[in-house]
Amino acid sequence: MSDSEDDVPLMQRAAAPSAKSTPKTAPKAAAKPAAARPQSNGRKAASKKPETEDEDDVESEEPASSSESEEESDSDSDVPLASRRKSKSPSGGAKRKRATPKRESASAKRSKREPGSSKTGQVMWKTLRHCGVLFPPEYEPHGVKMLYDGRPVDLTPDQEEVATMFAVMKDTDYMNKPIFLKNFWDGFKEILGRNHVIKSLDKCDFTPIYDWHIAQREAKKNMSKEEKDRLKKEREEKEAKYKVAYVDGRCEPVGNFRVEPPGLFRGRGEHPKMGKIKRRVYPRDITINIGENEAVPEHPYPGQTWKEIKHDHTVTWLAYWKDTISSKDYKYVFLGATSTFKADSDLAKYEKARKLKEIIVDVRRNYERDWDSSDHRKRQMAVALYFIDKLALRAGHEKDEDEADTVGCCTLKVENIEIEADNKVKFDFLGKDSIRYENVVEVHPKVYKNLEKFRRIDSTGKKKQGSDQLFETFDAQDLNKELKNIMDGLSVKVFRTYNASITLDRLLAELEASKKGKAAQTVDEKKADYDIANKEVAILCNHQRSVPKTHTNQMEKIQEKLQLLNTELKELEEELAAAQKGKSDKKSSVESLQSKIAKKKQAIFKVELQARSKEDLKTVALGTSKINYMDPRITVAWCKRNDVPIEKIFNKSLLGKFNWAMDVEPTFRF
DNA sequence: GGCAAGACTTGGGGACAGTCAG
DNA sequence: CTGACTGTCCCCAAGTCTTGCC
Repeated sequence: MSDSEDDVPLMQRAAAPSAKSTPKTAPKAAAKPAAARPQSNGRKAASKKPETEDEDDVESEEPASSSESEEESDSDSDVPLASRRKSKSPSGGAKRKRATPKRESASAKRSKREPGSSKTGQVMWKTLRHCGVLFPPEYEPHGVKMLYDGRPVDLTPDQEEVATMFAVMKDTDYMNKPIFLKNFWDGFKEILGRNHVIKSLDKCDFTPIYDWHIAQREAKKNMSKEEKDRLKKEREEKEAKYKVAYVDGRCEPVGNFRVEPPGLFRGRGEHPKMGKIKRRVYPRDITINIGENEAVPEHPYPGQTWKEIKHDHTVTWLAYWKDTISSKDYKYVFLGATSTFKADSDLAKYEKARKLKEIIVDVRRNYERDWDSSDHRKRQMAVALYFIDKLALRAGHEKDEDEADTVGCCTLKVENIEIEADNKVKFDFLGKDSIRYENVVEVHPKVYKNLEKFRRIDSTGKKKQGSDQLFETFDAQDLNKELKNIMDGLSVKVFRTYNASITLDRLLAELEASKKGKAAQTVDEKKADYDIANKEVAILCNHQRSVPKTHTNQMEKIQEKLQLLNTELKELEEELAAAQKGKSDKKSSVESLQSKIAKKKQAIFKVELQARSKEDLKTVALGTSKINYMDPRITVAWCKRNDVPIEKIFNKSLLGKFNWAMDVEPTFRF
């Protein structure tokens, strides 16, 4: 376990069994990948409204026109995307023709709802009945006073509530983020009102509230079992009716029926809005979707009415409200993962990926051909699609100034890739959730050539900066539009699904083949094989997790245990040797010693395996690909072929979610 | 025809509950 | 029996992608 590998990016560890952690997100302030921190790239700077002083509470103005134009500097063909923003005329012309309207086909087979395409305006349900949403309890003031300048301060319940939100975050990393502190202070200041004694955050001391919070938590922990059980039962009774909805008469689970409680916004990465106050959501904020003939759900706020009652049969949500942090975001209440809606669309997703498999050879041939195109845009798109296909990158849509600065394939910046020797290219950027993607890949020489150029100059021959777009001639939407021409319903993310699933399928098959004729494996060994394949997929998709806080500790413990076991083994062996020298009436003790030794060895083997896998997986998250990317039918079929109980691989909720896949034939291949 | 609203999937982390070893 | 560890579920943020509308 040398530490030397600690910097090896996840991607490159696929083959190296004992590789070590990789810095997962950009390390806090320190060593950010040079790539990651752009400054103004000019790209969209223009079109964002200047962060109004957080329009206090209620709407007041819709997001309305967030589209100021300006920019528009002249020359708009060949304009770098920055200015294309507005006028999208594809510079290179290249009239693409419209995707074939799939409307027809969709509504044609209406009777058996086409899975997952609620979007085409088709009917998703005939009757819909549910009890709405569950509101969090109202705030109960605790009366504990924070200090200002060393002196206790009286706060109104509203103020105290906000102070408490902040106080309880004391030992999080957010306390070290200036943006968080500033945003919080702006919100707190406003709630305090103009003439409050509290004038600055610096002199605030929230410790009394924090201590109170800790004490509360402690008290809760120390409640008697009976008390806990009683509370739990009460809670469950209150929640029961929200947990299900009736769709066309069928009882279906509701996913997130709870309204989000107020709190401080915790964005990921360097989110410009972190620390803002997420205000309480009331019935007047919430739109309910329900059948025409059903009772309107009740709520605990007598003076209020729901914002709106809708009967929209073309969507699957039960309720939604506008996010209080970002006015262009919505929060939805959907059915749970085991519902028919979700199962149908899950199946549709994988079937689409399998359709891609049918034509992938052509797709590849086409983009490979386009690497030589005289059309600059075409060439760029072909390279981008190559990355998406080969590396399973996300599309990468445009982002606003008021979101964390992360990228995907189409939004890669020049500084996110480096050209190395031997056709190698190094990627280094922050992707979704500000998770760092670091990978060195050998690419096709033609791609390499193209990249050298894309990094240096744009389509008009103008020199590029590090913060400029690598692909300045198109965006994710443009690319998706092209994909529609290739295959009905094809989009960038289908490639990710396809690649994950096909990889799992291939690896499992290879492992099976390699074990043919060898000694039979135990179920645990087979499961270990599965995990190896799973891990490979997770690495492909860059599904990382942070090293568990207790990891080092745990590893040390395991090592200690291992040492102990080894010592014991040695002792046993010595005893055995002694016994064997002794007289024959010690026969029984010899046998018992031998069996003890065998057991001990087994125990050691098991612990070693555990240690290895723990170390190996400390930065890899297997769950995400299992839940979202790998066709469950591959897994089910593999289990059937290999006599592995499916419960070994899928936990209870996965079993429920993938119920639709359980009947698959053992011979199923993706 | 293009943008943004709207709807749905994907994502990591943390709380909590269940389990296991000592 | 208890405290540490592990596996699950929930939370809600952050993506993707399509349609609806101007």
